[in-house]
Amino acid sequence: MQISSRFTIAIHILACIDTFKDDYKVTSDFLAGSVNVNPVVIRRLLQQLKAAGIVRVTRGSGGAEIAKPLSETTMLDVYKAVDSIENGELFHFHENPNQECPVGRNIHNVLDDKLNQVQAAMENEMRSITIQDIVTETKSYIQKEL
Amino acid sequence: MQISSRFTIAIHILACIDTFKDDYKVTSDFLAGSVNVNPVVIRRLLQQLKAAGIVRVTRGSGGAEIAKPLSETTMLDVYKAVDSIENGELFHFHENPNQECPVGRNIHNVLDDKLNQVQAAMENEMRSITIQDIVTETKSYIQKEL
DNA sequence: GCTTGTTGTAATAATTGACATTACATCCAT
DNA sequence: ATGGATGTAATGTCAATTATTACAACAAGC
Repeated sequence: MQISSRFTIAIHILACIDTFKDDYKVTSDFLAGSVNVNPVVIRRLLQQLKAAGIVRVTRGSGGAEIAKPLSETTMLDVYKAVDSIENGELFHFHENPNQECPVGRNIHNVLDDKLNQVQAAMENEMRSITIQDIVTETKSYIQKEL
Repeated sequence: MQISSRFTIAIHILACIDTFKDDYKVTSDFLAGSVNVNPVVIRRLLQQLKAAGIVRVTRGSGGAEIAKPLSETTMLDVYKAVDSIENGELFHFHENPNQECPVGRNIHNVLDDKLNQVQAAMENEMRSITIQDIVTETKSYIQKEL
């Protein structure tokens, strides 16, 4: 199955907060309008991003803001913050291989190494891309529209 | 969410077929016993592996065999063969960003590049590991048990 | 201090995909 | 032809995603 859209939504949210911070109060309703999902979905994501120290959210009066430079937040940080996969394991290993079978009782050990290796390659790539990269590029696309 | 266990099961199946080819008739029931799932699950996977030219399956009299050297089959080949993710897209992009919003109508373009880049890193790693690597290592684990 | 607008979060439901299982037609070798 | 397999449709269960309603907690302005 695919990696939850929480991930792309979270990045979308961060791009919005940064882009509109000077012109609007960026509330969960505002963000929900841009992403096109229910505001509650946004609030839950903001909570997760807050727990990771990526954003600040003000209760009562409302609004979200970036907590630290987006150049210091990588795709991997966001990916982990919003729990894009379960238990941090990208691959779902079948649960009960037969321990009576020589292959069944050894395949897990062998495969785990390889799967971790693949997962690491993916996470390293994510670590190399910052949210600032994405926001900067998005703003340049917006400029080109004018 | 995680990548379907079809992927690890398929690799387990291939390891079994190769390991037991000389001593048993490797049927879907036999494989189901080692993996510990329903034989129908195995048969479906075998169909997908067959369609990818990785195994041969004999109807009627029964049994599965490897169709080409496992050193020529990579983890990526198996991954694609059994449809581990949907539409070949690892990431699920939220469907309807608001086109009225400057960020909403541009985020897709920007992000797609980055997501493809991450997915490519992962697939390249998978391409570098053959099923033969895995089977060889498994057999050496089995040897050590004796 | 009360009102207003917002966040935080629980509860519930709809939808979807994964996986399990039954059933049976089709097929091959003996 | 028969016995043991495969091929595949149909059905059911379960878990995760996402949507949505509801409301308490809260901050700021009047």
